[in-house]
Amino acid sequence: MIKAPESYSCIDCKNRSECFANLTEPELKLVSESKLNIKFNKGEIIRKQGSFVTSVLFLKEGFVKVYKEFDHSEQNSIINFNKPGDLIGLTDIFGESSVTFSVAALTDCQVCCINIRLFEKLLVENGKFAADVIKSINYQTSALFDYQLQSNHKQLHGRIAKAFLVLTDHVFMSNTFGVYLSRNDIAEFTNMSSMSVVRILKDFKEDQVIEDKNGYIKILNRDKLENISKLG
Amino acid sequence: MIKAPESYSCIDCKNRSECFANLTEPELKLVSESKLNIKFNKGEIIRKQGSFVTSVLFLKEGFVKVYKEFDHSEQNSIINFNKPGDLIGLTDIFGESSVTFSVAALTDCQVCCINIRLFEKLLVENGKFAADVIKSINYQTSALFDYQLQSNHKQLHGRIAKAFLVLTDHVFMSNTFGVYLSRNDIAEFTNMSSMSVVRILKDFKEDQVIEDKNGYIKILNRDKLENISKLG
DNA sequence: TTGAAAACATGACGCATATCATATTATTTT
DNA sequence: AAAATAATATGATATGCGTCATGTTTTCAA
Repeated sequence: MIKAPESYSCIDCKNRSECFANLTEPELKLVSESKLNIKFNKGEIIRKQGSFVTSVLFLKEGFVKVYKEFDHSEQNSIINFNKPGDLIGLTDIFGESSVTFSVAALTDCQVCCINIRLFEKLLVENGKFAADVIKSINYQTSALFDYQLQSNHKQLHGRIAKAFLVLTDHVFMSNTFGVYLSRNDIAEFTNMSSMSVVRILKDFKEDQVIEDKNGYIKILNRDKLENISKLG
Repeated sequence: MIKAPESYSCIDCKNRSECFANLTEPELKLVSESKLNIKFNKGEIIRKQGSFVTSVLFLKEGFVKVYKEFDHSEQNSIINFNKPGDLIGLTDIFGESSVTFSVAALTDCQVCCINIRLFEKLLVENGKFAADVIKSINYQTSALFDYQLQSNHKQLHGRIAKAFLVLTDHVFMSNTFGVYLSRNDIAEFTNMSSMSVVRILKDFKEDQVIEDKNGYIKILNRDKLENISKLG
């Protein structure tokens, strides 16, 4: 974890979040001046559950997993995977002082840390910005909530099928997963044991639903996957 | 479902949501003029999943359950129980045109329906109001998300114990549940079968953890309940 | 008040899924 | 390159929990 050499201005950042569309130039400048641009290596923990909330994260480059740890359990729950352009930590705004989840880098990452107090100040001063943030929060959380609830009503094959559809459609935007996901990652995203993941992936490979080359999964038969997901 | 005879002004509503604290008097007047005050009877559906979003609901009197229905499943999932003073439907703001969950009255209810377009307009124009709404959304959703995720890591006794703690602490604010909850309601809130609920409630009664008089549950031993909840 | 329907209760059974034990294969470290 | 560690794989076993069947009680309508 080192500070990136060149710290671009937010004003000409090409892949900045659409949440910032309604910030004025002076406001964007404030964001730009306050932000820290940090590089994380694959595997590093970007944010640890329980630590103080100091910033909202903008993921400029790379992929991360957002997960929750539990007191009386070894296994974590992965809540979401994020991709370049995503804002992380909006749900901690105006909230408790300690972070409610952990974030870890799945690949090398570039992260912009935006001071959360500045963020909150801008929300109060600029209603349009606030509206965009509300929109973003609502969109994200309702999708994630849906995913979790639907998961409860499916058995294992359906759960993994659903998870893979979410990953292709909303994270990797491609039939091929651009990032190596361990069996354990998949287990924590679907709330099952990693042994079960192994078994189901074997079934999926035998049925030509997916291909798995060194952990890089590719969806071969989307229709079948959707069917498995629906039928539970 | 009939329109309530006397429609009080929001300006002197005693138990209005703290979200409205930063609205100006003219803004509050707009809300007041646009709102519909409706009375629902116990058991009636207040809002149906899939219908058009037209309003944010303010629960003035009574208790409701908020739940999600699924295509390929008989059983619903209850997401939350709401009490007087709660705003319902904030997560639909700036979202899809159709409602993502259903709401049903557990008791007779008084509900204020606030036009959602007005609500959105006020958010854009008044950043302080928007900030309060963000705070409220984040507080609610993070609590509900936590509950669901923790639920996944517990087995049945722990799940019901946790559910009862949430109900006492955040819904009924009392050791005694002020509302009749059916076995099926409890099942849908804890994502288990109603037969399992029956069995576990029997255990809890035998162990003097709860008392159950005609469906009105009272917590007798909170420490024990917390322990069961923790240990899963 | 009576009949019908809904909610509650309880035991027997079966299945899905976690756990355990043990290989085998990859990956990292020295 | 060798050793050590971690990730993946796979069969056997155990069990938690849902489903089914059946009975009882409560609620509600006529």
